Formats: sequence, C-alpha cells, structure tokens
Amino acid sequence: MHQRILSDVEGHILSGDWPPGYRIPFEHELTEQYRCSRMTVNKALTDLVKRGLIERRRKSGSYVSFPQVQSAVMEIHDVKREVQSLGLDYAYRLDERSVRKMNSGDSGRIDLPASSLLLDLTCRHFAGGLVFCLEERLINLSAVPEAEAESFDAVAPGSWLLGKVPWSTAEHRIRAVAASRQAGQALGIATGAACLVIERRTWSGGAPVTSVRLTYPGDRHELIAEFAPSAAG
Amino acid sequence: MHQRILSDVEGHILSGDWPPGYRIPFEHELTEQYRCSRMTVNKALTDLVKRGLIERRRKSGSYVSFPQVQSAVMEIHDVKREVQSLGLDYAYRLDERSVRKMNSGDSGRIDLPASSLLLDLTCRHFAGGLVFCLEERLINLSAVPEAEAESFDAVAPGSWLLGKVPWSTAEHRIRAVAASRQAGQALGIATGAACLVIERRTWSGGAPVTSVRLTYPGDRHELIAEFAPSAAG
DNA sequence: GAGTGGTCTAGACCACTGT
DNA sequence: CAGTGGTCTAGACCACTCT
Repeated sequence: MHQRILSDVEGHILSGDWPPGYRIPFEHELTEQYRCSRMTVNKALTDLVKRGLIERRRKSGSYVSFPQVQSAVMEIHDVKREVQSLGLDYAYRLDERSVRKMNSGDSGRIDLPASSLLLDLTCRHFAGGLVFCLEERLINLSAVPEAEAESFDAVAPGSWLLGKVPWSTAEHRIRAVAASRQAGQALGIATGAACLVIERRTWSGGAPVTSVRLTYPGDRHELIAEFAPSAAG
Repeated sequence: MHQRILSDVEGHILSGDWPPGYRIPFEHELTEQYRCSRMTVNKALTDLVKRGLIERRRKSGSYVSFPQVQSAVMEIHDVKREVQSLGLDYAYRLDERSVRKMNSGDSGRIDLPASSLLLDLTCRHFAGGLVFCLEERLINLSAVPEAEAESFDAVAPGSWLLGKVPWSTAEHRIRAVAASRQAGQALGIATGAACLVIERRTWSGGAPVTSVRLTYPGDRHELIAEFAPSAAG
C-alpha cells in the first residue's frame, strides 16, 4: 500500500505534473485519499525524502525538490566478479610482494603513523588473455595481521580481504592519468597512454585497512553509474 | 530512539563484533532490550537493510551481510556549483551553437529517431582563469522546444536545463581518453594528454532529453565517491 | 505447526514554524 | 496559536519458511 502511494507521487513528479516547488497534498489529505493510516502515508513520504524527490517542512507541507545534485550510485565490484560478469576468462598474477615500513611516499596513500608495518603488493588481473588492470595495494598489517602469512600467489588481495574484514567505509577517487613507463609495461600499452585510475581507501572501525590503486587501460574500460530516483530505496 | 537502535547495531557490525553471517537479535528481543514497540525496532532494521548492512529472512532472523559489492554514492554537481564550491572564480563561454537534424554520428550518443531535431552546443567552463572542462551537448528539441529560443550566450545549458526539466533519470559513463586535437586546443593541453570524460545521458518521463560529454584535463580533476554505510538513509 | 519478518491501524504526544 | 511533520505505541493480521 505505501508502495502504491510512493509510486503515485513519484509518477506525478517525474512526469512534470508536479513541478519542483509544488506543494504535494498534506499527509492527512493522502490518508483520506487512500483510506489508510497516517503511518502508511508517512512511510511513503519519508522514503521520497531519502530519494531526494521531496523536501518536508513543519507547519508548511511537503514540496517537490529542485534537482541540483545528481547523486549517482556506482557499483564497484570485486575485479574477479567484474571480469566474470563480462563473460570473460579471468586470470590473476602476483608480480611483487614485500613487507616493509611506512615511508614518506606512502603518506598520501594511507594514513598511518610513521614506521607502521605494511604489506606492499603489485599484481595484475587478466580478462580474456589481455591485461585488465594493474593493482597496487598497501595493507595495514596492524589491522590485518593474518595478511602477512598469506602469499597471495593464487588469490587476489581484494577477494581475500572481503572475507576477512567485517565491514568497512571507503573513499574512491577517480581520475585520468598518463601511463607511467612501469604502468605501461605492466599493461602492455604505450607510456603516456590515457589510463583510468581508481583509488580506494578502506577503513574498518575507524582504522585504515587498505589502500588500492587500480589502473585500467583507458580505451578498454568504462565505469557506469546509474542515477534513477525510482530504483533507490 | 530508532536512531539509537540503528547506530548501536551498526556499531556492532562495523567494529567486527558481529561478523558477516552473524544472526542479530530478533525484533522481539530488541523491543525488550530497548523497551520500545516493534514498529520502532522494525524501522531501524529496515533502514539497515536499505544500507546493505543486514539481510532478513522470515522465520529465520536477521543476519549481517557479506559485503561483496562496493556501492558508492557519487555526487555529480552542476559544473558551476562544483567550481564555486572549490572557492574558484567561475566563467562560462559558448563556442558553438547549431540547430540540426540527427545524423549517424549521434546515434551512439542519444537514442532518437533519425532526422529528429537537435540543438548541438559546444562550450567551456573556466575555473580561476584556467579551462576547467569542455562541454559537448545535444538537446532533444522535441522534448525541450524552449531551448531553441535560448541563446546560451550567458547561461550554461546544464544550469538552464536543471530549471526546466522536472526530474530525470540519468546514466553516467566515466572513462579516460587521450585528448583529440580539438579537445586539446579547447582545453589548452597537448594532443594525446590523458583526460577524464564523463558522459551523462538524461531522460524525463521515458524520453531522451539531453546527452552531454564533459572532458576534464586528467591531471586537474578528480571524481570523489564516498561509500559510508553510516552516511546513507 | 510455530516463529519470523512485513505491513497496517488508530490514536497519541511533541517540536517546530509560520501567521 | 494552529497546523504541520516526526515519532512512538500496542495490537493485529498475514505470508512465508523452516522444522
């Protein structure tokens, strides 16, 4: 029932029938119209606030929002799952692995006290025989000490961490860079070619867990984000 | 009150106290623990489902989810607002404007029948004296006929459309490309330099409204997406 | 069959806010 | 001051699903 109220109001807004700034019916009017309790109406309208379609003001009413920010939901999968969902053969190879202390070059990548112990990994993901992306990862060994005993010869650190770390917050930074000589060699592309770089920093319980830089050949990869008010919630 | 229940449960999950797969207390147990009604507990747990932190199964209980997909929320602002929020002077310039029919080159950009009437715009956004991004835009004139009478000399099409089109769904595609000769000249960078390209296609009421390609110099722009279970809802 | 979550009700009190 | 949304209650019925 609250779904019906929600989609009805949403329909009026998306069709332009109720333009931005329009005052939608009061809760008590909707309870009469749909012959339901106020809780049910309230649930539908509260959901619409979360989707950004309406704003509510006490004593005044509920109004259709002026869209200003496109809030896009971008699903970033585990690389293995991403490749397999494209129907391609997946392969993984570890290139470098070292345990070392933080140095000054790491400070922009992971926020830990100096001389903290890190696991530094470089590996590649392959899709259908081609290099799909280059992964450069730092793992905070004080947060995930078990990682030191893991070779990461066969299992990618991303997949491994998903099963180890309970839940996390993350920040993604996305930008375009020219391939460095090293990155170009690793990816099999020319030095200076355009690459899409995704940096993801992950925390759990307030402590930094890992920082990963994924470098994709620019012409072979595309991030897709959907923004659909009707799909949220 | 439901906020307190929500953040308590969230705290247990994020800290790792309740690992993935853990069965959290039943609703009736939480009503006793917090001395509140089941509706209140239910509201908190329903919110946690929406955030992807728990899954619920009838007759069985509610369980902490296994995180597998990083669903990041990326806020894509109007370019003018984006520049101003960085504390930089904003300027806008229209470079080209034409009204024309669809041709074969447009079919990948906007999904309209052949020979539909389009407004084709090329313009630039400046931040602090430097080119911030290049905008190439198609507007479906059958969906927004008023656009034909607007010169877009002073107002950017993005901002103008925000006020005209009631609400919309959108799809974003993000990739890295090497600057074309034209794009390089417009942006004041070398041909072949890495650029971040965001393509956004927008619909309203099922009909295509506009398609825009924003090209940013790769070394000057960064998209930031936050994934924070505690920030949603 | 029993226990869980999904949903709804009718009523209530409160805080805020615009007049 | 009056009316709005924000929130909570105690109880109810149902569908589903596991045992």
